[in-house]
Amino acid sequence: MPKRKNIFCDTHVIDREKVERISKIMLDDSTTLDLAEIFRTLGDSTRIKILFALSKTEFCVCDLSSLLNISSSAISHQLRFLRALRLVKPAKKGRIVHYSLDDKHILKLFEEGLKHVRHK
Amino acid sequence: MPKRKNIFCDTHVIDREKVERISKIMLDDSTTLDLAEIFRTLGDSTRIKILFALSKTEFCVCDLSSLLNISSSAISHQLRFLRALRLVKPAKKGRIVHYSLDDKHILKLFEEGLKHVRHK
DNA sequence: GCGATAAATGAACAAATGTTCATATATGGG
DNA sequence: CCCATATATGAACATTTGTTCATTTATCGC
Repeated sequence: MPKRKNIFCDTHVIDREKVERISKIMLDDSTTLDLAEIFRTLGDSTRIKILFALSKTEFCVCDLSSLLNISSSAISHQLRFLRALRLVKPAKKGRIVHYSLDDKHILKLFEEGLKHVRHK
Repeated sequence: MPKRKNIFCDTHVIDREKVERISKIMLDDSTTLDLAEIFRTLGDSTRIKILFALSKTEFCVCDLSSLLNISSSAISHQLRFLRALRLVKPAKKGRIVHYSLDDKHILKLFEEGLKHVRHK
């Protein structure tokens, strides 16, 4: 018997009118990617904990490492990540770098997420 | 010269009082994991587009496949994922399965995310 | 029942992601 | 100046994640 790929649905449409209507109001790729990026950033336990801690008060790498029980190297890498997205900002004081939230707006997302988690 | 690991910060604390204070109000692991899971779910372009489309009207796999230009198999896998998290629900009508949002609350998160993306 | 097709799924594969380890850089104290 | 140490970083590695492909299941029309 001949092997056949499941290509029907990829070329067929059930409700063409609907597909075309929604197609016109779909999120554009750029917005979608930006959205995915910000959500993906919050989709990691370590980063969530870092952001939560920084929402309370500023922290240096060392103390975050101690607070979260994660190597300072790992913390540093994640902070680099968060810095690139301008979610946190560093303030150097001697050898110690104090990190704080750069974008308070992220907390709104956080709160909504918490509501969601607690509500289900 | 002897190789030495960077273990200082992992055992040392700069501001012990602060670490202990925040430690008491830290998110617990379970909540953190739940949060990470929901954000990670939204951290994928395909799933974002599926959820956005379903926020407008219900869709079958076939039409989603056509709308997003993604194989029906990929759509099906993602829907399975979203179903497991109770974000979407299926309604079978003959051979066709119509999916719709199961958790409207997720839209709040969505909106906050959009605000964030557009505001920066 | 049989053939067509919408949807689901397991397995293989590919790509992205996060951690660890070793090392480098920078700064303050002696 | 050294030396200790707070932070940063590159590379290797392991894990997770998402897609594709082949196949299966379920349902409709004949």
